[in-house]
Amino acid sequence: MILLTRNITSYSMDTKKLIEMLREKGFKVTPQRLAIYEKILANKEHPTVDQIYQEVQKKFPTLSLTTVYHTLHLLTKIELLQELRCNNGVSRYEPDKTPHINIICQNCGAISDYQSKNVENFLLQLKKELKTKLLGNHFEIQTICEKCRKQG
Amino acid sequence: MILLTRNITSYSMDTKKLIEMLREKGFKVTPQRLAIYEKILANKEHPTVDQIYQEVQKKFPTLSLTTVYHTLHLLTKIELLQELRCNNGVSRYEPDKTPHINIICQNCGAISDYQSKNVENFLLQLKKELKTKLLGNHFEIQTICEKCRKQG
DNA sequence: AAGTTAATTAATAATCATTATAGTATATTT
DNA sequence: AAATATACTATAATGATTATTAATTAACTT
Repeated sequence: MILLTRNITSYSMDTKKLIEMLREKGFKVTPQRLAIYEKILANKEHPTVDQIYQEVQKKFPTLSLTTVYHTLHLLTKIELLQELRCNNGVSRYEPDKTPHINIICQNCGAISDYQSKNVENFLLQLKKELKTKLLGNHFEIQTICEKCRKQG
Repeated sequence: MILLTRNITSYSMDTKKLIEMLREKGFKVTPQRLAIYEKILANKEHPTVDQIYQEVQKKFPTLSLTTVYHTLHLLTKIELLQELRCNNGVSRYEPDKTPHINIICQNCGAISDYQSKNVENFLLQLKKELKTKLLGNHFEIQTICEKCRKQG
């Protein structure tokens, strides 16, 4: 597997950012890492680990699930991703975005985003109020989605 | 085990509420259920399932873990509790309370509560804005706590 | 107070997301 | 282009949670 690490001009802004951050911290830039990150950026549905695995496997048939887990932890560690723990102990991932709320169904695990000026202001205000540094640009709130509510 | 179900005057407000809700939905009022709920109300540390099991077992030595899981799911279903999925896929539980934020350390799983007038107003406002019915009176936000941050 | 129904217990096994291990491959440095 | 440190892969292990029994116990109804 050949990666032209010295010429990153063909990559997207986000991927370039990842490459720089990996280099900066002494981690290696591998095609698996880039592909996993790109897939999460492209997928707006807050994919699960397994979904990411399935999708990236199409491009790299030998990809192992362990690598996906390892990469997701690494990217979370360097704060490019946040892990969302939903129902059934299944993790989902999302990249940093504009301030929003993740409304998480406790039954099926579906996540819907909600944005508003109020949310944005509140998050900014909160970051000022709190001494503790927060991760990401979102907070989470629980619901039972319409679909699940109908089914009882 | 004798429970004077017709005289609930000696119970706390919260326990009375539980008893009423169980009756209303046709579930039986058992001392285990009351004890588990009371323990969660008394423990402000958002206990894990195993911690609840350990503590309530002191009062009911024959208590089984299965009962604890079953009861917690039941109380969550009737919306007296919310399940918090933290790190390592371990569930913690908390009762409905005044509006607050659970600031959850993604490393060690520790949860610290945060309350303010802003939080309260925002949550009220949010419930008006959203069509979806929310569970509980809190939302969750991620951090790495001071202790973990120091340890790297 | 007896009958009915549901809950609890116990012991075990199954599930399934996640983590650990160890050998092989590859990115990066020189 | 070789050296070396890290990453990747495959497999096995872990561990919280669920499921399955079946027997016992206890709550609730009339």
